[in-house]
Amino acid sequence: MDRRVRVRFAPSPTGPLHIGGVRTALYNYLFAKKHGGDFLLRIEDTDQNRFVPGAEEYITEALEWVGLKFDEAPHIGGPYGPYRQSDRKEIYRQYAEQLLESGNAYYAFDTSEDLEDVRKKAEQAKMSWKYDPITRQSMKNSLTLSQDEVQKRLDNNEPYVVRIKLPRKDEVRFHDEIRGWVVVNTSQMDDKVLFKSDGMPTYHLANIVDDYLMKITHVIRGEEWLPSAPLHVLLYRYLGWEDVMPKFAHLPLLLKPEGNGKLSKRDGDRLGFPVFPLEWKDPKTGEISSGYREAGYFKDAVVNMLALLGWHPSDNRELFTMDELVEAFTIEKVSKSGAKFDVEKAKWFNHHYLMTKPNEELAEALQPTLVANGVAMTADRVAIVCGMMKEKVQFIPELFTAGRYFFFNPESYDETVVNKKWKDFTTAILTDLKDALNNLADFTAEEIEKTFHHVVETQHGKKPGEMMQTFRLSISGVGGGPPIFDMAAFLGKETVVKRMEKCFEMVKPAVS
RNA sequence: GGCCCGUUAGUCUAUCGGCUAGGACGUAUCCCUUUCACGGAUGAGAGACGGGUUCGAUUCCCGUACGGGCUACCA
Repeated sequence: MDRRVRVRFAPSPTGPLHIGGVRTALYNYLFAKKHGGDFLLRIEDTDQNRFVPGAEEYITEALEWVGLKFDEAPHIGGPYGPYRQSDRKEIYRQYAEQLLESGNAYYAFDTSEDLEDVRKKAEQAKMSWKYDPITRQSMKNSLTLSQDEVQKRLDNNEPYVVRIKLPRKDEVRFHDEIRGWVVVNTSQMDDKVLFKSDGMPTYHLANIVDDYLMKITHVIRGEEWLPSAPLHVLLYRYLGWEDVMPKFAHLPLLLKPEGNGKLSKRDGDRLGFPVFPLEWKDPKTGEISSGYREAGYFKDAVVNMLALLGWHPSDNRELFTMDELVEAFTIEKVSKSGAKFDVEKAKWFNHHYLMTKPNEELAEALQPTLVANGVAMTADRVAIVCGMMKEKVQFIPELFTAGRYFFFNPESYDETVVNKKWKDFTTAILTDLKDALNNLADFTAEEIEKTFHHVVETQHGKKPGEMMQTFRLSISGVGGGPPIFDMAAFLGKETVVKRMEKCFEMVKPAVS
């Protein structure tokens, strides 16, 4: 029986999605599209305590930004909705009851204080404690209490949870598409809560019910879910859905570049690079965490970089558009081990994509930076600047910071260049050059170059190399940049002459 | 602690028993460029360790070490 491929990305709206979550979503998307299937978003907000306002909007905006389009989602709708678990509250109870009736689950009346107590006692005895086939015999639940007692408590609306009733010793095995067969014995597991006293299901129940109802065929999620996968397999079995149980693929985690541990939301900006796709302002603290988008990353660079962090095609290709990724992606080629995030590689990708962008597009993207810095320049002129600068920078805003001299007169002059190149004869020659340039009818790169050679070589008998950098310095204030004659032509005669005069005032020749 | 997963250069990775271990980022040197970059060339740099299996192990098995995850009425 071949089913249409359907995958879901199921985040919990407890804050901004971090970049590892974006990768999980990306792999789901690639897999779905590769197989002509559906990609859905399901918001898992069963924990009302952890709800963060704005988080869901952030998630959809972030995924839209990187170019992942959902076929079904809370904000889009679809035939299997609603897609927000809090809106599906009524659905879950009947499945908890089904499990209760079939004897695969039971009521438990232990309060959180009760549980805390037994855990503390166990801890003092240096033992670990879990709610399992042995310990449940001494707890307050429908397995130990009389039927009347249970009914009485239920009738009195006493708070209760529903827990799965695990077999004492049973091997649960399932095939992971990335890791192969995984075997866990139920003796290592515990009777997880499926239905909470607040009337909401836990992740485990909601997840299985929704995946079943939404006809999910492949569960592609982070490795942190691997330990609870056996529980999920058991739930499919107890609910009688084993024949349509999705295939599992547990993705390796994204690790911090330094130190230990997986990349987490709390890493914020400490690491020196964004961990979030979009800038996020914490609604409680007002704290702002930077995002890839705001930091000047291109979405295609982010996608390309993310795709290669834990996945690799069999050939050595590294540059992929989204469509090419869809074409090339296979779950089998996802690696098993965690990947440390590498900022340098991320920058390289960005640089690569920046260089390949059309100048006009760069100019448009640079506009906000220019406005923020009080620069008013026509779009076509900005595009020319971008063309001259793009191979030298990695991020859009750097087109401005590294090419500041295109927009403002220099206020200082690179001292190392001055000390090294500014000789006693320099001012005199550059003054002659300035005057000659001032007399130019056509202020084009070619004419400027011709004039330069005439003044420097013919009139003063110097080598071009002796004057080139000081000429550049007198116009831009720095020692590097685009071809100087093009730059001068772009700036125009008036600006060039003024800037040179200003330079002569400011720069004192090094004592030789 | 217990359970699960993993382990090729600083980082991401290729290799489905034959390897002089390939590529990319980064790094070093050189070329191009009268600058900076881009581009090109070259170099340094890896199979955690110990046992097996095999004619032959990076590749298969076991153990150890190390790393990671999970161990909530959170997802």
